[in-house]
Amino acid sequence: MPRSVSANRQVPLHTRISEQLREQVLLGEFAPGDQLPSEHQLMELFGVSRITVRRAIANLVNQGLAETQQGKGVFVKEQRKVFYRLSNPMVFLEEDMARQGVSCGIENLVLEKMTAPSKVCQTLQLDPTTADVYFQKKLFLLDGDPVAIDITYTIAEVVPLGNELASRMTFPLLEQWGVPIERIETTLECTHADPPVADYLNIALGSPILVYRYVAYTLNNRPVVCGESLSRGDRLCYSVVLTKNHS
Amino acid sequence: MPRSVSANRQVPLHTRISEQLREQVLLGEFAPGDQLPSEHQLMELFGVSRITVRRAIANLVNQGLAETQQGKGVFVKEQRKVFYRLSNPMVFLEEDMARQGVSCGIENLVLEKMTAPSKVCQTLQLDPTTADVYFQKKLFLLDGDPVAIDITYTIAEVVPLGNELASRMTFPLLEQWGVPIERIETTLECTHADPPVADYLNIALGSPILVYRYVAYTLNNRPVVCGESLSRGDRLCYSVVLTKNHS
DNA sequence: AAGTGGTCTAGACCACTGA
DNA sequence: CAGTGGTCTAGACCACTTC
Repeated sequence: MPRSVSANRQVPLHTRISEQLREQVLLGEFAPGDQLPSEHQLMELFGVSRITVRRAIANLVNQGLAETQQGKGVFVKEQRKVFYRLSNPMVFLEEDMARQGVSCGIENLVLEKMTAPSKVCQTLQLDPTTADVYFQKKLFLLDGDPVAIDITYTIAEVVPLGNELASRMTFPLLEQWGVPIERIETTLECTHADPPVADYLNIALGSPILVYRYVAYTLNNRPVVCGESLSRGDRLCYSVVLTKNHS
Repeated sequence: MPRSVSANRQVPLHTRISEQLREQVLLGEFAPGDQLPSEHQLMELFGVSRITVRRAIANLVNQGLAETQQGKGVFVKEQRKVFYRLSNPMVFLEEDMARQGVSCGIENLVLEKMTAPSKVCQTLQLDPTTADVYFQKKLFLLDGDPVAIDITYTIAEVVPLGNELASRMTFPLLEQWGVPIERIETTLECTHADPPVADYLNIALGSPILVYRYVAYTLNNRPVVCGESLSRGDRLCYSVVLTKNHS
């Protein structure tokens, strides 16, 4: 017998079904990691066609509540968010993550000295003809999964040993090299995974992505590093402490 | 004749089609606001069924590149993001928005004095039996559209005139009332619109949402306000300046 | 009335998983 | 092998917009 998804004829069937499943998930009838009924079972349960069931499941996936695995089934998604603390100076990241019960790592993808692209020249206030920067692309791993891709441009002049950038975090290295970071201008926004990002982070096209952009300044308002971090919206979030700015 | 979506048999048809359309959008062949070919036209153009075309369009919508309007068509989405500057003290918001070319407003939804819910008691370090707070729910409008919903709990003790909260921004009011905000602890994360939020912000279920949570402290580390802002990921982003923390 | 997107059906075939 | 989800088809009806 079809279950009671009859109320409110104005709301589409697939929505009524996904809403009912959503309720059950939120009430704990299905725990994180649990398998939901199969498409076939849901078809019988609600007395609807497969396409409608699939649409309902798509709604849940779209709301970040479920994920599908071909050949296996649909599962309630587990919440595994970790806070990335934005501060200056940067805290020692590994410790911060360990405190949250996850291991972290960096996988270097690209590290090369190059002449700065024009956009980078602008933000770093460089002379386009002579400006060299280190360009680095790296993955940030949590418990082995890639959760963020980071792209950084560092003015070559302040980097004594380029290779060290490959294995260490950028900001602590700069401090160590006698380049104190006085100010970091940052922005945070929400976008969607495009094909390369989806590929790197091993997620579906269009998955929500948190974008963190930054320009870091040393003494005398001189910019030395800029870049951006694209992270999985379902795995990372940011925390900031705003202290009183006596101006 | 079908167009060349033949390459790479491993990639689903709907993805090849949406990727091709995506390319055209990014190359500017379709400008923001332009109407894309109708489903019927795309069916003929690519020689595929309607369901596949619809799936391709859904991919674009899911990537934030297009939006559909029933009875009208599919249109390339316009980028209309505005920065919300996080600072302490809060800058005068209207001016900040005007500088970005948008008008802003507040629509008060709920404002009432109540005993604090237990979670709020915890974050505001209140005595659960006697603690009164002002609970406020308001919409933040940009160019007339609701783009964020804000929920705030303010310790009643520091509020001389509750009604003023309805029409003014909370933080400047507190300063004016002699409650200086020394520190604000914030977090930013990405989620999806659930039914009430989707309804308030007039967006589809599951649309990306930026969540900004905060606890504000006055002198002596005493928390006085906490709350959260849920904003449309496609309309708002945040900017923060991190100054050197000499600890 | 004609054209648009939104919902829903029944049914076919494929790819992946695990016993 | 049976069961799962992934892709794709053809076709029907509806709701909304524009003329």
